[in-house]
Amino acid sequence: MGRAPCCDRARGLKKGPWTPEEDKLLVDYIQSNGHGSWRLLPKLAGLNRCGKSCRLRWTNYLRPDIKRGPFTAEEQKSIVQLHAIVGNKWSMIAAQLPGRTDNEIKNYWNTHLKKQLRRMGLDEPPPGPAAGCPAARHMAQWETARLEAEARLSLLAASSSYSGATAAATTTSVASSSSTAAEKACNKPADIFLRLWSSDIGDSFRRNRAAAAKPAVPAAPVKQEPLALPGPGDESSAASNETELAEAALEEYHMFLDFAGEELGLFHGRHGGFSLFPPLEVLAEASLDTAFK
DNA sequence: AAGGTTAGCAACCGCACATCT
DNA sequence: CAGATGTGCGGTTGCTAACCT
Repeated sequence: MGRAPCCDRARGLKKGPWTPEEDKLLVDYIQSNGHGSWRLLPKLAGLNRCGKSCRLRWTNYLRPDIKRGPFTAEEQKSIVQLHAIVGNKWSMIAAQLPGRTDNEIKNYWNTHLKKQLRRMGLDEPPPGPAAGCPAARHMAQWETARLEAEARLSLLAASSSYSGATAAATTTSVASSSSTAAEKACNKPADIFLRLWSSDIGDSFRRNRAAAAKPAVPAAPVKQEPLALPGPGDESSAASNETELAEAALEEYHMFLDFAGEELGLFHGRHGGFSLFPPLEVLAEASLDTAFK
């Protein structure tokens, strides 16, 4: 279906850098009227720009909640970690970094972090046969698997401490419907995983995993069944399911730890202090105690 | 001092998806 | 249901300042 380009050159709309006067017009208009339809906004605000340009200027530069200044070490770490999980989903990454825009993060990645990682031998291999180092992807896979494991523990902890829990019945609805339990779990050491699991990052991971499960390739070394917590209509079987689930999860988690121990040990050694996640020993102690009393 | 190169970033472009009619 | 329209997103471009020769 064809459609006229938003920024039609023939209409003589202005392009390029914004002037302070244009900024003021845009800010004043949005602050008093909201942006409404971006297409109509330029005309209403007295700007000779296309709506798309206005939206971009507002969301990336003029929005009052935008955080300016250099990225902190914490933000850098988060970007690297999140990028390892979701890839170039800049908007998802930005959603985890309050005050930062996707464009800003994208630029920062392309101009700073990419180079840093390349220097560390952690970036995607350069074009060419058998070139480069697989460590980064390998690490991302394991960090991702670990993220899921911790999220499962957090969810189990939350559901078992929430009497009459009405947690989600499927993995895809965990995020929205287990918020009460999630809130209760937020004082627990592993709550960061629950928050991540409940965010777009978790969604993205679940989708990727579902996609990866489709090919006829044999299953991954560590079996990762979808997490199925009891739903609202399953109360009769909820108790037994919960026990089975806890046992299965514990067993699986031990398998995971056994299998992953060496790999993760290598990663931690290689990238010393690089991980967003607490060390496994700490998690195993804190989360297992809470979840499987 | 001048010209060339590089780095950083704002802005644009085009595609994909969501929503509306 | 199909087409039109609006919006968001990721990739890319182009400008500018800093740095180098």
